[in-house]
Amino acid sequence: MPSFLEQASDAIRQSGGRMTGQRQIIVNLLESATGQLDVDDLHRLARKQDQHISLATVYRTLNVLEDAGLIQPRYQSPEHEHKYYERVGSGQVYHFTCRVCRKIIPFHSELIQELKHHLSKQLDLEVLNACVCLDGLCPECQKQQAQTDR
Amino acid sequence: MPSFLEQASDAIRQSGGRMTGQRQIIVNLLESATGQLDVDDLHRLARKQDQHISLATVYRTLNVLEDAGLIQPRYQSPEHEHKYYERVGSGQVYHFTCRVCRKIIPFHSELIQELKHHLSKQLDLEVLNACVCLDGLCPECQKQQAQTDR
DNA sequence: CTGTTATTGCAAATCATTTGCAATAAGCTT
DNA sequence: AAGCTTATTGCAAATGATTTGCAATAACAG
Repeated sequence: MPSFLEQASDAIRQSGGRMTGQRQIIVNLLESATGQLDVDDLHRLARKQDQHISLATVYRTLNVLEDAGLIQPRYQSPEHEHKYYERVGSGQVYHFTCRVCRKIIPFHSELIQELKHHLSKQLDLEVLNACVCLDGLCPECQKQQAQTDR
Repeated sequence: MPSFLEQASDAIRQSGGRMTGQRQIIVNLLESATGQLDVDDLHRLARKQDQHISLATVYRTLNVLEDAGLIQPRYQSPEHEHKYYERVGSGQVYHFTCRVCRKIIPFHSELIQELKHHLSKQLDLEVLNACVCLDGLCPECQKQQAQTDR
């Protein structure tokens, strides 16, 4: 399978764009990202490889990749304070955020597929995307909460 | 049961605040809202009752109500371009947005409850809130799309 | 009715994101 | 490898949404 960098290069060239050094840096950061990177994270990390890369370029690159369908913005909390970017198609993974410690716990469930099918049948909708964000208390913070209540 | 206005008055007084004329207008708009009202909708509608109510006051009132746990911000699309406000606890209704005509179709499903239970059991998470936003094509726009493809 | 102080409207400030422009560099053509 | 075209860059300024400082106003406790 092609690397994410190759995928991105192809997609960008396809639409008459160019793969630049700055874009490579950002694409590679997105590929190797284990966690969630927001715009400022990406800018900060990219600067370590290219002192002079500008925030505007990070924004523009993210928009190019999003238009190409390679990445998607996601939001952490249900109030969606914080937007970060991740590769699409990296498996349908959804996220649970702990209200207290802000930890993000990924999960996936066939129930979401099922929900899509239900809606297709019942309401005749063609569901192209599902955004499911849960929040609440992680196991650790539940324990801590129980202590405080005493 | 107390009206939403009474609920709001009590909650605001509880924290040493005051129920003003402007706040009453906004609270009533939120109570009677059938659809989704965003900040500008609320400002526009509120002006019909009070010519001089300012946008800043609408923002401040929404923040007060949100802090009191009476309303919650919601987002229409998975990209969450548009934020609107609705009362909490007004039944768990989720929304599907058509990518083409932007129409919003509300739905609800037991599958989401089921998902919460699954996660409680499997990952020991206490799920306090679920944000589920779907998007895709509504029946009408599916037909239109089919025509264009020919 | 009076006094205290939370709230208001306004304008200016802030924050995230986008954009205009001149300089640079990607990558096709030779 | 060199030249040419034009997409991309960095910067600074613009934009759009939301917040805030301040003096004037109005809630509501006494």
